[in-house]
Amino acid sequence: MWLEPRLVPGGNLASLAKPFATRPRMPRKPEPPRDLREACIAEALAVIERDGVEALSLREVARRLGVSHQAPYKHYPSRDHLLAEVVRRAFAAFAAHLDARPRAKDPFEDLHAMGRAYLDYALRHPLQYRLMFGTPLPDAEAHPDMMLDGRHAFGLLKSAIAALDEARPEPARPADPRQDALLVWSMLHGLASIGQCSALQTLRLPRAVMTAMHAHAMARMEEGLRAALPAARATRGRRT
Amino acid sequence: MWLEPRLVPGGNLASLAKPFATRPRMPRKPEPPRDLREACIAEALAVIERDGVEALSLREVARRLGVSHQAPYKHYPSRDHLLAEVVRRAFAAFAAHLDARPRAKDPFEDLHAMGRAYLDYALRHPLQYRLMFGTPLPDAEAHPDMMLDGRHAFGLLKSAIAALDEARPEPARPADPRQDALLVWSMLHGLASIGQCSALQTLRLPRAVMTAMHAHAMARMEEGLRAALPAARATRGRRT
DNA sequence: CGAATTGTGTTGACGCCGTCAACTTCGGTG
DNA sequence: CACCGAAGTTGACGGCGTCAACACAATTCG
Repeated sequence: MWLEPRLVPGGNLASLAKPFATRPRMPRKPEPPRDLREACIAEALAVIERDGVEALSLREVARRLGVSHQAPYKHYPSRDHLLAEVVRRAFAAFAAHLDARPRAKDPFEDLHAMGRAYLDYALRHPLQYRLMFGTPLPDAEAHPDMMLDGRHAFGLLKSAIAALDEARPEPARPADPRQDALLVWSMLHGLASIGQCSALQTLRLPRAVMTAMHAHAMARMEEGLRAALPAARATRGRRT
Repeated sequence: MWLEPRLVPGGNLASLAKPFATRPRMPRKPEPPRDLREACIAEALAVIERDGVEALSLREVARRLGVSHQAPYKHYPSRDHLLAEVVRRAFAAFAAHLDARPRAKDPFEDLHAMGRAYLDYALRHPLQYRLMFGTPLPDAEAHPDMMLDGRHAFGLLKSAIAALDEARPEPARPADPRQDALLVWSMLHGLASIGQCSALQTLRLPRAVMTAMHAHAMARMEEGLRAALPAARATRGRRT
């Protein structure tokens, strides 16, 4: 079960696995070595797309690739390491998609662009999105690289919120941008999930409600962000 | 694979399972008949709590209960049927929790109570919440009973939103309550997920941001719901 | 040049799992 | 009493992750 990640001989940690061995003479193998490695990822995505994450198995990947059931094991110490790499790339693509959104000078407009980019990615890559946010991921502690670009994506959102706060005329209430960023992300994630989450798919809402949802939600959220926030009303009725 | 849910012999529906058979002479076995059946559910929860959903197996449940590996199979046709029953009960408890919230006359206050009840359940029963919304569920089509109380829960939220719309002074914009209900649910789900989702746990935000998040989000959302919604601004900048 | 090493892939085995099939046990019914 | 059906048992099958040992290339070094 690989409970001691320090000893993992594989993947991106290969250089760390043997800090004492023959390091400086890394052999020049530009593509051959990552051939099967790349093919595994493509096939893993195909398997996940066809049968879901839980159906992903190294044996199935190996079978599709026509190699022995242990060949992928030479590149990924375990099934979770392969999955973690797939997830890592999904986060990277997601962050890149957010980063490539059409920039706008108006901070509110930019936030809208961010929201559209977010939901656009979720809509166009439901497999990857569900992989990132909708399925139990390999332990993040054991796969630290997996979430690097995830944090970057959140950083983009946080920056957009911060720019919005900065441009606001009255800086009376500083309002930690991370808080609003979390809020916006929560809403966006909820919106994106609703279209996919098996729990909510059964609500059988009319199509029109779903299609108008994104614009409606962004508008509501903008109202919430624009509004001044009387502290008295904000905490009214709290219990604990 | 039990594609005909009509035949599911399950749980509290046992009395419905045999509408034509020897009903009046139900043998007096108050506990023995549902003994193993109930015990399976308890053990399934224990397994899930200890090792996660993916670790749930009928064999493990049977082993813990000291019966043969096929004994649970007599009560649940497959692992998914057992899991679906666990999920069904989680939704039932969730809906009951929302329904038992302290009622308030002011619709906004009631919506706040709903939000608190929602997040309170997610906080106090993270296992069940993650089970309902955070993990791939058994196919809802194959297990129609699973989501009944889930729909009921959404109905409660929708009613709260509808009451809010009704009490609003200016009924200029009807605003399908289902849309706002979805929006509020999205945000609540996002908030609840953030504390659990493995993807977001790695953001390492300070504790204060998380604790103040709920009140902050509800206040922002209330602002958004209170605000009039100029259609021009709502759709400004849309692309498609 | 030959030996050692490392990377890559193969085969075989183990125990886990879900599932199907056949068997036993036993309480209740006709 | 013979019968039946529900509950539980045992045994087997294939698939899976994983460990261990082996085969074979290329590379590096003495």
